[in-house]
Amino acid sequence: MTRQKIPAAPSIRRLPSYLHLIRQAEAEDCEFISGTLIAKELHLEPIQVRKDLAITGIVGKPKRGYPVKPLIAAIEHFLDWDNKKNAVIIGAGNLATALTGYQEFKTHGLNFVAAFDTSSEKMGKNIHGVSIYPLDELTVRTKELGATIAVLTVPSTFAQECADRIVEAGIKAIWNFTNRKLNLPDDVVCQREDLTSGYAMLCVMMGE
Amino acid sequence: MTRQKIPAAPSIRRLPSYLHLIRQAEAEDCEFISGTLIAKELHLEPIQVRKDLAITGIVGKPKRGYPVKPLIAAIEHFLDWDNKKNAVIIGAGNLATALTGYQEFKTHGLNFVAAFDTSSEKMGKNIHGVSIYPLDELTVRTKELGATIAVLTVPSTFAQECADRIVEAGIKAIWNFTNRKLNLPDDVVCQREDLTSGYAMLCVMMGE
DNA sequence: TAGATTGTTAATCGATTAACAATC
DNA sequence: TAGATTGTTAATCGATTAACAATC
Repeated sequence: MTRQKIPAAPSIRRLPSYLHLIRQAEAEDCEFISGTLIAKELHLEPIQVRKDLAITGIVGKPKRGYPVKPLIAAIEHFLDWDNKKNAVIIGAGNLATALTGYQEFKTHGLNFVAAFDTSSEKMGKNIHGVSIYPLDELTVRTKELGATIAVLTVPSTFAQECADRIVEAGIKAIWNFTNRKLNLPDDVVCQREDLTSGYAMLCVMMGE
Repeated sequence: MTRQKIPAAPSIRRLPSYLHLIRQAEAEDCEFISGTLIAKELHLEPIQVRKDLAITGIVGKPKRGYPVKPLIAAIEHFLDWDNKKNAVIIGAGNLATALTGYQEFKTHGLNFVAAFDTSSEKMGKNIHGVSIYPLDELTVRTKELGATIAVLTVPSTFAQECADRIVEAGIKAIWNFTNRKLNLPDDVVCQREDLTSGYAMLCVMMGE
């Protein structure tokens, strides 16, 4: 059984921000970058940055900081972003169009190979070059294209139904943009991006 | 100074899921709903649900559970979802279209009153009925329409620049969908939805 | 060398979970 | 009444922060 509780989850969530900053340093031909600097830029504590970077296995140099190129490699390897992953996207609406259009995902190994929808008008069309197919073809196309990730962007009411089809197609990782908790087998991992959670946070912060 | 660290943040993030489930119970004319049931549905511990609901001030009845209608009211009031809030959306692209199309936000008090973009082709058009204006009109329109929230959906490279304009327009709450940390005055609150963080989590989970 | 920065070890803080009396 | 469920108080767990020796 794949455990859904990931150790050091908050650290993992911060790594992409570090990576972005470190890539900027690389573009400016810096050979080293210090945790102190990263912390200042992102308004974090230096000790937190050092602890977070430590999970990638990188070792820094006192007084200099971390070597930029090896640090980038270490973060990308830790996140498995140096490996290409094929993804299908279920629901070819505006959110799907936004996601397939993010070039950043591609540079981090995420490759959209097909989109699926039930609306007959969309068939034969594409979103940012990703062809749209009928949902019924999900299993066949998944095998054919070697997809290992499913991105779920359908209306919430169809979330579970689509999740079942995704599981049926043999996909073991779901990126769930609906606000529904999915019932899934233990060997399928799921990352939920719940926008209503974020909105709730914003509302509470506004009242402080 | 508004503190950005919110106590009980994880609890707040879970409340919307509870609310959704409790609304379903209401639709089925249940008078009470137990924390035990909510926990089972969402794969959480009952004690966690009880603790979370306690922050809303609701009091349950032993053996029965929580009274559904007062519980809904308590959660909505705690999240300030019983108050209408006007929002502008900066960047009228696919993500903006997706967000303005979510009916759920409207039922939670979020009312999009205007969209802003710099592309001249988009002027005079609308997304889900929300008119698109030139970014230069942000300050004027914000005052005119009484907007208190800005939703930022522009490409990352323009994030800080747009944030500065949002601050200039007098808006004190930003829902930031770019992957950039924004530099903001202390009295402006910001909720960041970092999709690359979520993707990082999914990647690490896949490797377990 | 002097001093900034690292990595380690310990302390603190906050969130989750456990135990259990109260109660409808 | 008996038993399921609540709310409180305490224990555990994990993440953040602090202190500081090591070092380039």
